Amino acid sequence: MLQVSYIRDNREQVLERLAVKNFKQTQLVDEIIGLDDKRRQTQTSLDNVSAEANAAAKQIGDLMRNGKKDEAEAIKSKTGAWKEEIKKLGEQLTFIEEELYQKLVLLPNLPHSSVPKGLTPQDNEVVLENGSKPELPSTALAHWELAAKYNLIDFELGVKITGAGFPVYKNKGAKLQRALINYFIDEAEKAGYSEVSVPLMVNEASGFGTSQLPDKEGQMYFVGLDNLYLIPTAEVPITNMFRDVILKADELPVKHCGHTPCFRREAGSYGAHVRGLNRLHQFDKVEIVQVAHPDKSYEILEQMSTHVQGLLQNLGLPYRVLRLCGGDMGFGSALTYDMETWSAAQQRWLEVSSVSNFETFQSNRLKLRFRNAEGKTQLAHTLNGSALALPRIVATLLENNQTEKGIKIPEVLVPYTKFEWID
RNA sequence: GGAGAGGUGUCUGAGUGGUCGAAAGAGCACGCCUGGAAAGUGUGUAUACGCCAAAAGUGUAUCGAGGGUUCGAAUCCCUCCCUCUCCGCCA
Repeated sequence: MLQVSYIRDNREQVLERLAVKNFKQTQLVDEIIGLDDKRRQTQTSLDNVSAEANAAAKQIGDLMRNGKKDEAEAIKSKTGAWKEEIKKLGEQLTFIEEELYQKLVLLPNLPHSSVPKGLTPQDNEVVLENGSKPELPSTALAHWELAAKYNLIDFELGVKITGAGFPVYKNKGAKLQRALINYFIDEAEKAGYSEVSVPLMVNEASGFGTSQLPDKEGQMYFVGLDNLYLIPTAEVPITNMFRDVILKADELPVKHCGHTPCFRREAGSYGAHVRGLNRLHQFDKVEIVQVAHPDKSYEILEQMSTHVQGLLQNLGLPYRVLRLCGGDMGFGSALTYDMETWSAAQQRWLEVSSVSNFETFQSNRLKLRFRNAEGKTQLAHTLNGSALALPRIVATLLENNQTEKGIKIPEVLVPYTKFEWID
């Protein structure tokens, strides 16, 4: 959520930035400024009447104590009008604030100046490409075929137990999952992220804090009996640890990592592109999260990107880094890098990580602040990234590393899997 | 799930209708003291919004949340949420 004061002071710039995100309802900006004017006027009136009423109440108290009952009664008779006025203005203020808020949450975050204009994934900017794409023989299999051949993943069994998009990992497939999770966590800890293990369900306030709500309500599983949402990413519980928190400046940056399953309804996704592990309703992911000083957040974003790239390099996966264009970015992000690995059997790029700087968009909702050099509270910046999401990594590993002998496990993983081949 | 107790500032904790944004203590910050530290001692120490060009200042709101009674609510009433204790159930 953008800060009204910022919108008010930077109207032109806000409009210009929203255009980069292809945001059409630009009239909202002026509506918000207008409502904020009304809000301030109303509050000033309300404050003034309240001040009068408070003063009178104090006076009545004094008079009563001194036995001047008649004078007290005289003042009392005047309070009725104030009370009415206070009630009326209070209701007005609440109404205006609600209206303002309803419009404010419709505005996406402003994209960073480096964000390319564009509408679709085709307009994303390829920042770099790294690693060589393996040349596979024409007999090469897609990961869902390999998963069946080596008895690693049972998609049908998942359908029986739960439904499509909830696979059962078996044998070395299950062990590979655990190996990747442990490897990713260990690497994150080496990079200074302290591990947390967090709830997989969150309340409404948390969903709102990281801006899944109200924006993406339909994308989350909802446990109606208890009013809880299954997390779509560990970003939600981890970032919400800092809701309503005021940090000391020297506590920044705060760095956390955590592994969780992630649950996504993925309503409206069908077809060949969702086959196998390409798109699931439940998957595992290691997330890295930072709360940063605003002056440092872009430097930190690069560090996070470098960290994710290091993982991909160590796993020997060809990858590229995209700077998402305005139209493809998330609602709350100011700048997002997507990392994609090259799936050699499918001959396409698969998104395995998304690293974003939210600037103050989340912290404004979370009321996540720090005390700056002047001793004043200031909104912190929040960042997060996948490091990494498992299924597409598994898909790429299986496909790219297939040989006649079997599937070769990358060296860095062997201490975790305790086997070198899937055969 | 049943019964009971309770939610006050960074923390502990006082406050049952006005002098309460809130005692006291702890913590923290700065100063004095000290060779240095501890002890001692002094001062300060919530957040948000508004007014003001801004600082200073000042107004308003906030004692779990929302509503009500009252000239006046942390304090009384109602609803909701949460926590704790006991019983039941249970990985």
